[in-house]
Amino acid sequence: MTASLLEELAWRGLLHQHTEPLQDALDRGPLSAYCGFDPTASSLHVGSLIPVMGLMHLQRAGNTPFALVGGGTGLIGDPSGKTAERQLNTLDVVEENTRALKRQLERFLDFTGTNAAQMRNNADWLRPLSAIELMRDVGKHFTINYMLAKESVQQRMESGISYTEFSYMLLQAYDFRELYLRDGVTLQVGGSDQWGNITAGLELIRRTEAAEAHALTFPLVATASGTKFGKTESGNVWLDADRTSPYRFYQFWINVDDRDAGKYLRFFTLLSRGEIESLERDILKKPQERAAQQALAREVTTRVHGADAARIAEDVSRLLFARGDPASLSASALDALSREVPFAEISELVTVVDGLVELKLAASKGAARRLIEQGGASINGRRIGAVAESPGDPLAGSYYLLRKGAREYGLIRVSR
RNA sequence: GGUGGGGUACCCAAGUGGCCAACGGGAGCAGACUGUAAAUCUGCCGGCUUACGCCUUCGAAGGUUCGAAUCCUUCCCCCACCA
Repeated sequence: MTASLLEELAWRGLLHQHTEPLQDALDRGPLSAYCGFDPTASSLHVGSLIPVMGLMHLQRAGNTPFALVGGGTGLIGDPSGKTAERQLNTLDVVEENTRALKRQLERFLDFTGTNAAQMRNNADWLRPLSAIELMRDVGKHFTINYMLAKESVQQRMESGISYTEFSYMLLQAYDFRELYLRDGVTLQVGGSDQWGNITAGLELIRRTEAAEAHALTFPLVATASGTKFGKTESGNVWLDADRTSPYRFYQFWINVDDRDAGKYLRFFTLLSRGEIESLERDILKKPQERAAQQALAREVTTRVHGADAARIAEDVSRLLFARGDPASLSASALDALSREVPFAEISELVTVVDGLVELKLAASKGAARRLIEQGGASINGRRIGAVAESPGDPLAGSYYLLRKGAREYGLIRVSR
């Protein structure tokens, strides 16, 4: 099974680059591999799912996955893929984010069995590390020439890079060696922008331990339309249910471009090659059914939020987009809806504009007014033709279902 | 430390005393068309206001002026070259 790992990653399109001897190493038997996640936010986002899936594939192939949260490196800031220097986070923020990321990562891996997944936090060894130690023990093995040649540094030569971020690669190299020494980790995986940092680790392990370690990177996720993957009108798509509700999360995947659906099924689900190719044929033959998007949304939402949440998200989506008469929605269905779409409870709904703003479907009263003037707002299934039009009668005695454009819903409950 | 260049709305980028809430492009939102696609066309795109209009904005703070994004002073930050 181990021998097929690279093949599996390859047909899924998850293989961007890897060191040559990696195949031989995998042929010799299972190994331990790690991927780092820096706590720059309190939640992972959909883009982080790529390395997460990578770790899952590694584990399924019999290897031992290590998820490393960067409680230490998160205090420094990785310049990779960044065009500008970043603001340092405070210690408190980094620690809080570290805890949150750890909780999320734990959901994806199997912590039982002979190749049980492991969690590590590099704060454990980086924070006690002294500057003198770092310079003598690590810095001596890297020439400035080598460091300057790194893509991440090159990209910043024009705009500037602080010594702090410049040094980041040394810490990541130190991490790799530390995990090699502590846990026998010999492979580091990450996004393609991590190649430079990973190979710095290989270099350090080779020089100080005379050992061979390996690198593997995943591609950057692109969208067919050229926009940034993982962004919607309402911002980033997070894995944290408090930041992006399971319903919105499901909707993000349901709305994936036809041209991207097959690619994403390969990236983000564990469906077999046969199943995915069959879904791809469906897109060509009967695109309007969007079977691929549905499978994608169901699979990913289930993995991230659990089967129950995914089911509810699916049901709610069907309810809203079947375009039936909202008046037929039962009080209990509306109650369920209130937990999935933007929801507000107010004493009285005087104008539609207020409702749109209250639900944050519009950024301001002016925006809400423009939306209505352009015919982009409806309430309880009825399009609002004029700003002054009254909200009308509530559903089930107290609910108003507002819709912005074709697919943004919000629910208001009036309590009088 | 010196010299030169620069900081404009989400991003890029015009504007160098009134015609500027600020050209243009991108992104974003909406409408038409559709499949809760894509592409295309159209409209919108600082806040408040039905509207007239009012308020806040052009790195920060002061000043000149009837009037400043545009002129002056001080300060902060970035870039290039020199030291």
